[in-house]
Amino acid sequence: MGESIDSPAWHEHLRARGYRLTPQRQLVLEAVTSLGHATPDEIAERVRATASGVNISTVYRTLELLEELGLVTHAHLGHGAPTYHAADDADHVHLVCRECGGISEVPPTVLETAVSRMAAEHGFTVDVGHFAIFGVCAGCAGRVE
Amino acid sequence: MGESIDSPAWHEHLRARGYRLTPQRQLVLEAVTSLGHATPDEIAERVRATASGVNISTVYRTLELLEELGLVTHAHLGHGAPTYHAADDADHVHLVCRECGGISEVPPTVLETAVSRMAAEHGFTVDVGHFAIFGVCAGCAGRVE
DNA sequence: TTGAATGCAAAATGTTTGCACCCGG
DNA sequence: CCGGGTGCAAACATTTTGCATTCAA
Repeated sequence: MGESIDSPAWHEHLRARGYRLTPQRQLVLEAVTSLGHATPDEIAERVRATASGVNISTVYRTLELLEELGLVTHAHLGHGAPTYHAADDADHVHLVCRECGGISEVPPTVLETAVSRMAAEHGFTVDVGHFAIFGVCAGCAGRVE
Repeated sequence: MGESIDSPAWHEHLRARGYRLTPQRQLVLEAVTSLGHATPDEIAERVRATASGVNISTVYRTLELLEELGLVTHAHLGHGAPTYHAADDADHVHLVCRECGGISEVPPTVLETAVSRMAAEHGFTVDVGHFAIFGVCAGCAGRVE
């Protein structure tokens, strides 16, 4: 997890920009960090386990802020809501199975060639962590064959 | 475009499954084919240019049906609504720029290596056409630098 | 004729916003 | 204290669903 959650590093970062440190913001960041990739709704639920009054709109606003601060990022894994995770998580690629909906993570190295080629051939800088790849996972492929 | 839109091929396909051929279904398919990748809303708007009464829920139901029949497919291009295109369109990869929101299409060949490796290393069969790649396009990268 | 398909309205999701009150600094 | 932050409710955007009516076969 790198820096521990109670590290004051981002507290200063917050204040430096004129923002305030609130319990809600700490709880949302903790929730994102401990849940891995989670939707705003799941994050809100987790936060409410500690502070039952926290509103969903506060969660949305806080996620936006934490993302602006570079503490969390989100990825689109398909149909539903986006999922958030701590920015200091190792970059990874999401494989989403269209059959079972399962999500697995693989290291970005499988895409090195594609990333270089898109840069060279199309001038496009790929954000590997932000994208999901759809297809059929090993388990479901076996079941269908 | 392959088979022309008025080809009876899919008409039989429809009836073979107990479905009916309606003006709405023909118009939705025409709209999807001529618009390229379009959202349900854009498709509805196009359809209404010919038949003003068509309801958005009919468009959703029809897209689901046409997808089940293998005539159209959809892709998730990020934040917003999914986009639909004719299934007989050549497979392509969508590059979505996080700065300007622009969408460009590149041939799936740039991903060959990644596709093979994911099959070999993870048993995962990639659906190249269904996935969008996020990043920064050449134009926006130049502007930022 | 007959049930599949449509239109309409309401519900279900997911996200954003206006505003009065609250509280961190 | 003061202005940013929160909770609440309402607005929004998108998609789904129940139901009476319509129409393709």
